[in-house]
Amino acid sequence: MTSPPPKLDATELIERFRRYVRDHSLPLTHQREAIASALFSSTEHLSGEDLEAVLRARNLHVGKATVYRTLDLLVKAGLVIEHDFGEGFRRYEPCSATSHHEHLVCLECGKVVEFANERIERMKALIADEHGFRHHHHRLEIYGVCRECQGRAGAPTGNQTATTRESSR
Amino acid sequence: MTSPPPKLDATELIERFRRYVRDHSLPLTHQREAIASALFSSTEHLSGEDLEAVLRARNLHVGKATVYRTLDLLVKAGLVIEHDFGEGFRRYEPCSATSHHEHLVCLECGKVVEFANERIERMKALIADEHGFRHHHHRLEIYGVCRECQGRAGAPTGNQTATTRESSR
DNA sequence: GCCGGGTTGAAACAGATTCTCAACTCCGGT
DNA sequence: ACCGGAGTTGAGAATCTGTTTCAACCCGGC
Repeated sequence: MTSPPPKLDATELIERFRRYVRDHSLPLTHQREAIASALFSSTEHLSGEDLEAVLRARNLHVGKATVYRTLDLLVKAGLVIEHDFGEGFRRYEPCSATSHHEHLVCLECGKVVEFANERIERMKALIADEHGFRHHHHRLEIYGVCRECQGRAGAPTGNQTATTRESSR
Repeated sequence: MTSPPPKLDATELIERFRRYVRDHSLPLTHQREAIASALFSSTEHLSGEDLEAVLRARNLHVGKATVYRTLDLLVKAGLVIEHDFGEGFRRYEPCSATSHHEHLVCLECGKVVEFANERIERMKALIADEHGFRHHHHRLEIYGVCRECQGRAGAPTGNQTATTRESSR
């Protein structure tokens, strides 16, 4: 019913990106390669700002405008999925090989766990139908507290997974 | 399987708000009453900006800071639900009498249709459990094109329901 | 190597929301 | 009704994510 979703590996994704860029006769710049490979080699759900930080840590200076432009390009190319967990900014995730999946988000530590569920998937199509909607996409997130955080009760630890920022919004 | 969700009426909600404010020994200001009643008497999913506009139309000058502060208060009081449909801003909805419901959002005209589904509800609790999460809340939105907009194909009409702004984000 | 269109980056801008802080209002006690 | 003080208000500044601008620059075909 619920299965662990394996990812395409980074090199495969980079390859596809190169192909996409070439096939659309767009220049393959250093910046684009750097951004794509940084994102592809991460297992987190990175925000634009996170990505900038990763690149900076690798001593690559890339303007944020370029980061966001490249993210849009990667989304358009279908190699990256854009998420909005209601934090006031968006996160990006390398496109996985598995079909659509949903997210469990821990309210304490920010951890994100992925899951897929056929039945819910089918139900959504059904419900859209019922109301005369042509289903385009959807969004399902479950917010709660993960096992680890339930352990160390209430104690608010700022132990964020992908971002340091307190998502207060 | 899917039922139309009736709302608590505005006067009932206002009453509860007065009680909440009193019970927390907070002052009941004109601004708070105005904001609450404006939101409660609306059937739309209003944004902060929408709400400001409604108040302005009633010749009530309320600063935006106060609007947002009061919205937070109403959310904390459990009388209003906050939504983020990924438009780059939040919308607020008077708390309905019915149990939790989800949203169908039209990508063309912005219309929002509510629906409830017991089965999905149960499934979510189950999935959270399965992954060791203590379920807190969740969020399910289905995006698509409503029947009316399917009629006038492709033609992008800026026919927004609650907001004029093109939600481009 | 040259050329030209697409790309880049710094900085300005945009839109939603929050913060600052002095002036003001509510409300319980008198 | 009047006082006092805690809490609230509002104008504007600040913040935060993301986009736009535009001159300088790079990629890739010739």
